[in-house]
Amino acid sequence: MSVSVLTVADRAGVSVSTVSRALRGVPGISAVTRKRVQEAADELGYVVSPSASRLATGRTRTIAVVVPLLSKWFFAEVIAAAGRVLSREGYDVLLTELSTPELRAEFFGSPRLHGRSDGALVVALQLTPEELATLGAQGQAVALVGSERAGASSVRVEDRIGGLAATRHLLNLGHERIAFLGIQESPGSPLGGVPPAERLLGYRDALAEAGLPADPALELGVENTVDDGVAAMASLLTMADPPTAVVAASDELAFGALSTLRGAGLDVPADFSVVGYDNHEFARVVGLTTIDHSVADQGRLAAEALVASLAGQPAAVGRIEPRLVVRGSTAPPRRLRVGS
Amino acid sequence: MSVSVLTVADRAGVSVSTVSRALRGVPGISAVTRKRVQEAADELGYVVSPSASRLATGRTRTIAVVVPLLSKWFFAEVIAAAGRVLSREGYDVLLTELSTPELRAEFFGSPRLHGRSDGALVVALQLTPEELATLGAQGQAVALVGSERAGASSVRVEDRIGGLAATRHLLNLGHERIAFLGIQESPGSPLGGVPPAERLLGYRDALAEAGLPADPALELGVENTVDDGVAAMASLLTMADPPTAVVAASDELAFGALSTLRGAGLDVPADFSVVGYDNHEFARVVGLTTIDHSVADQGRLAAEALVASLAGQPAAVGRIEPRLVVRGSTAPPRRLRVGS
DNA sequence: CTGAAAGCGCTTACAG
DNA sequence: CTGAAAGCGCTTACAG
Repeated sequence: MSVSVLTVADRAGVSVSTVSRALRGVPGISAVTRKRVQEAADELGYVVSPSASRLATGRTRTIAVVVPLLSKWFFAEVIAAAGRVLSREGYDVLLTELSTPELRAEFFGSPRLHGRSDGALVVALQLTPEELATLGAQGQAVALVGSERAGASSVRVEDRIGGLAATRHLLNLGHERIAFLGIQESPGSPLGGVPPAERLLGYRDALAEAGLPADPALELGVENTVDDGVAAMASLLTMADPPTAVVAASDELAFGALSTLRGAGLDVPADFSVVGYDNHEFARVVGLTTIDHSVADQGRLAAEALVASLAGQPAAVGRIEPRLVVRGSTAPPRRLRVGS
Repeated sequence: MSVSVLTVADRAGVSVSTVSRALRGVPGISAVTRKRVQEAADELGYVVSPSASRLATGRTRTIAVVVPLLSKWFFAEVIAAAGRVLSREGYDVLLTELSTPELRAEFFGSPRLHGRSDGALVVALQLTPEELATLGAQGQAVALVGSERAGASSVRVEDRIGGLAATRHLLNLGHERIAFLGIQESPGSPLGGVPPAERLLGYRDALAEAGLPADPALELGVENTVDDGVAAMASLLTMADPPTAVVAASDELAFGALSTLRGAGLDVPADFSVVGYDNHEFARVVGLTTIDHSVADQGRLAAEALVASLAGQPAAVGRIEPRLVVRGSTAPPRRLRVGS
């Protein structure tokens, strides 16, 4: 039925060892033999059995990509970019979505990757030391996107610089009351753990730099959804002394904020300025000024680091410098323009 | 090093055959033996080797999910839903993105799934007979989302009904010049093949039903991106006798249309009505009236059909009936309200 | 440069 | 209900 190394060997008139070596391109095979084997394999339509090969070598040439949520643009984008390099390098991609605390507990509670993958590319999850150890115990090389851990490769996004750049931009335009719309996932959220507060720190840095006081009332923390952005912006507008601009920690939050502002009859950027964070595919069409942090590159770099570490290289950490993308959602505050 | 069935067998004082049977829960093992084996396995932290098991059984318990593009909401949503049922059923998910014609040709040009998966869940790709045959030759069960083929399971979305419902809604509001913004992928697009024109047919049905002539000038076909929606809407507005409403074949196109309308200083829905198609996660926040076609259900049903057919059931086709979701982007045409 | 043989870790008729 | 043995299809020291 299925053609195996033996079939090819018979046809080529060599041993199975030679077939195996010839087909994998290992050195130490005469060119003529190699050619003969290759031809026999082609004629028979032979294709190696992954299971057998994996069993014999102990390596799977598969990478598990672990994400909290598939349906968010950010994750899909990271996976896509990572997948492209992995498949180019000959790795299969095993997809795992850990969308609930239960799934997460289950996943890390048993050696679910054992024998299934050689490495895990973990996106956004803030792994506990135990979770990381579990991965190691299963013989997985690890690469992280959105967090850093000793012993694992990772790609580090300089979010503090991003937060700084976003806020400085507003400051330069003349804004003095600037709110920060941060991400604060609830314990039950798939993201779990503590999300990086660096964007907030960058925001504070910029304020301090400008000699402006940090007003805690202007620092909000909500879940990373458009809906929460809507609600948070609404609450900002009801303040006695409302801000004239907001730095959102994600574009989704910014989209929500824009929606609220429009609904309130306010003009963006004439009445209110908004800066997002992500450079989401929809940011351009909405004209959102935002911070680009090379989402696809994050996936690409993590995948490359993982491949390298499976090739024996030491764990590496890539760096990404966010940059401001100015579009139409930011302008000087009305007060200034009126006065001019 | 690694604990195998043999280790467990020794510890439990039984043979490896018994270990194998006990652990897999096959009948014909005494309860007491089963318990003893289970305990031994637990104590040793034994976990079966997938490669060995796959090699021995010839089944991989893996499903390949094949999509044209990962980073579009629709695909991510389908994958997520499919993945949830697959992983619940004990299947691994092998992810394959065929984002270019080259990748597609390569994928179908060689038995890339051979021995890697038991089935393929193919999303949106319009498979040629050869491509479908290639999958079959690799022993893959097939389930399709967004197309139908003899011998394969599929989930059929009644898009003609969706197109009809969208257009009727506008007709009922009093619109008489309604444009259709359709999807027409270029040959180089990852979607390839001919996309279903059913939404357009439904649009025409509704017009005919209302005794309105179909005006070819009002039927546009562009690529399914926000940008193309922007451009198409702009061209509609420059017509000598412009429409008062548009049915877009996707929410992304609708988003683009909304953006153009807003940019032109037109009020939606006062000056112009827009109906989308998808019920994209952002449709609600933008207040877009649209057609919901249960995107997650499409993934879920396809996965269930695939699992069933791997369990020996015949290929099945699921059906999804799209339904109108009325939000704020549609209203009677201005002419009517002015006149009243 | 090539081959014979052991081994990877399971599953499954076949016997009993 | 349980076990001995063959087989799944590769890879890789070990010899030559």
